[in-house]
Amino acid sequence: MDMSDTVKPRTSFLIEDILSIKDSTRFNGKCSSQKMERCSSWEEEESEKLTEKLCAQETVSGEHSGSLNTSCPITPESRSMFTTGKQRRSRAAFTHLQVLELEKKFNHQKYLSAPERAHLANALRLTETQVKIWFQNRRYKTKRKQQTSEFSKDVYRAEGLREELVRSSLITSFCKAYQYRPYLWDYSGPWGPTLW
DNA sequence: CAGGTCAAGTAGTACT
DNA sequence: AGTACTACTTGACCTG
Repeated sequence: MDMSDTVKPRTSFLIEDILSIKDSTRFNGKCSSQKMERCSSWEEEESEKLTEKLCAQETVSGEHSGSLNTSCPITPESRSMFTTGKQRRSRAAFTHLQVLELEKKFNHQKYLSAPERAHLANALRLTETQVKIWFQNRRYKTKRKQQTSEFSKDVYRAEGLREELVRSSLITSFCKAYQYRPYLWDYSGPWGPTLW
């Protein structure tokens, strides 16, 4: 049993999200309502401190000086969201590297044990929950993709069969109707005789 | 702006 | 009781 979710302070999803802003322009610095409920005041403080630190670092280094205003999550709106508790749902975008490593792992194995998950989460600076959810979604996505491809194959087969039936019945009736009027056939088409 | 993508939310189930 | 799972939904964001 993995008790990490309940034992570990749940700051990490915020911190990881904030940490990923350097690579992600999609991050909006917001936190889901359910997750926010679990945030203690200490966690809010810590995440806010960290966010401010990161923003300060970026300002000093000038690394993102051009885009700082847009990429820094500390906006009046987001700041109020850290404090009011009425947050809009977040959609954390993982970095390319994180996704790459997750995909690599997923290709190797579809299910992770708790230690493996913890190790991967640690390596990718994600929470175990994020890794778990990613694998859940990935498995479901794979399954759905497989189902739709099988379905389309079936449809294709059915279509082919139906077309075959339609064509044969059409040809039969057509031949019956036009067996004495061959001039209605057009032999110039690439697939043989067609009716025009 | 509609539609797609995807992380996260929810409900139900199985297992220990 | 608590956890992880699947199946599906939601909501933010991206793209043509």
